[in-house]
Amino acid sequence: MIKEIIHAQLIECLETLGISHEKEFSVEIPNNTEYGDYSSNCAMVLAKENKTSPKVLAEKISKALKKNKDFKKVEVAGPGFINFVLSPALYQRIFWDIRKAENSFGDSDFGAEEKILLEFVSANPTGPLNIVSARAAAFGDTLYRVMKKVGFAPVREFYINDAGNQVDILAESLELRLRELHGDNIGEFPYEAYHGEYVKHLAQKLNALEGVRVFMMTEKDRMEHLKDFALSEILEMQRSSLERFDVVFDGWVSEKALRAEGVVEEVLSYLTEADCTYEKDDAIWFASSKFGDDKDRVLMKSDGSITYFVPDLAYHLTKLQRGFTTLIDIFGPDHHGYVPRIRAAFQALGYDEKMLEIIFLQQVNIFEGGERVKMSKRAGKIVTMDDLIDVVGKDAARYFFIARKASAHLNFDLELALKQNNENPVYYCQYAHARIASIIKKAKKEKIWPKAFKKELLVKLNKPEELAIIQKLADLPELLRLIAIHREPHRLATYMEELSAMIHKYYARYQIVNPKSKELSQARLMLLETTKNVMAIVFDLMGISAPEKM
RNA sequence: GCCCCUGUAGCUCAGAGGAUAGAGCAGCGGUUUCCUAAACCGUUGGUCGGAAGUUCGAAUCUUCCCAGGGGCGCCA
Repeated sequence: MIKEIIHAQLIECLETLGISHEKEFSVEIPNNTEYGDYSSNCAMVLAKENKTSPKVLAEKISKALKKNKDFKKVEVAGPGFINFVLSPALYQRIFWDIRKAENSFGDSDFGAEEKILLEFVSANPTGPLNIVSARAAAFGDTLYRVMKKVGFAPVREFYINDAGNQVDILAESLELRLRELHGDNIGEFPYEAYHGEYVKHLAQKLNALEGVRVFMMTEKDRMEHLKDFALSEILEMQRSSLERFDVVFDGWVSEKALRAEGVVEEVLSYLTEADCTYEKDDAIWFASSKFGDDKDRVLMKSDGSITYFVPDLAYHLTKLQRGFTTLIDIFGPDHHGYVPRIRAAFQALGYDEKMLEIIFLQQVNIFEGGERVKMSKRAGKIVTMDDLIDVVGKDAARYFFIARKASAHLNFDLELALKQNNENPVYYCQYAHARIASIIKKAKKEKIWPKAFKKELLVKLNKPEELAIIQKLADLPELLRLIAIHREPHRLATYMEELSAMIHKYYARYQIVNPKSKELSQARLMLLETTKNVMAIVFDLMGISAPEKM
């Protein structure tokens, strides 16, 4: 919000001086405080089009701006930067606005209610959610929350692959475990089957419910029955893991249901009409290589069944039909080879492929005692999302996943996470919040907490640390917009760490609650109360709790 | 072989064209009659993987090379 103010002032100044400003210039917070609170490169950017040197132009602009009372100092430096030091009065005014906004601080109509579909997690319903899904859940949900805050109309969906042959294998695995319970010798458990303990638990549960009745059905009915049972149990398991993570989906879309609606045939006929399918080796192929894919892809296998691709494409088309103008898929790294074919299909069917955006979350490696744990769902060797929450807790887990940008590989040492829980940055940030809560409690006890804070107290907020905190707070609305546009929730974590550091330093340096100078105390309390509120807003976006006490 | 991601301090990572590259942790030395020491202060530590190019200016953009991880099924 401050950058916009300065930018607007600069434009006004350029207009009055009759300086041309075709090219875009920026207003930034310099990384070195010696260069002021804010800095603009406008003179360097505009020098060429005004046929003058950056320095001369900068001098001209800064001279005109010096009259402005919002700026305590305007200076030309280096190759032609214009550096600004803002007046405390401007900071105080801005602070009052932030304060008045309360929980709506950072809200905007920037997104213009654009309908955005966020698809994430979409794990196979064949086992508990793993750590990659946990990362996707944290990332997708936080992105959703930020988008919503800045005025988009996002929707969260989970696509359930409940119709493929993985599910058949799951049912077969369950049957084997059931027979085992009944004392059958099943021999060696097949390599392809699901080895996880959860399959045994499912077998026990089903056995307790239905006993031998399961085996009185025909083979075909039994497999359907086992499939339905396993699916609903596992989906429930996944849903409850996500709930523990505070991730709720607006929609769960079933592949099976889509197929039943006949969308598969529809998609096949669309592609055929677009003249980009052909038959070879008894299979039907999509000529995706015509649209930039490495090779053509099978749509219908020689046994008459269809591949994963067809219903998935159909699902994407339903998103468009439902009026979403941006489709964001958040995928694991193993899906990147899949992208060209779905983009190819968009092209083939005449849709704008720019509407489809795919974010890849890179893999999560689990280390235990310095050694990497190889994970495989089929072999039953996985570290689940629930394990992670059990060990490090929801807050730390979510923070850890959000704090890294999507494209970064993530190494997670379980032992270290356990050992270091006091040193984890999430505690640093939460502690800053708890400390403010503690100060407020003390102020109330000392009876210096007023019924309402008076605006006149603002002038007492003039210490460099205080103005810097206000500047940080004022940064948030722009940051949220950037996070939404660039899909970068990790910047929330950086922001939190910076703000928390400022609070800890401020806390250590100044006495806040001092009955001897009540007004000064109240001014500082006012600053801290608002900061606490802003921290709570950001914690909420991250899905992390804002503790009053630690 | 082709494709994707990564390479910044001892470790984990920020830094999306700006000035002297930052944080946390680890290391070293300090701080508590006072609002929580899960903190603060000071300090050590960097050829931003390498090379060339683009420009007033590059960790950031382009190309090539090197190294690590992952993906390349009529699986999903």
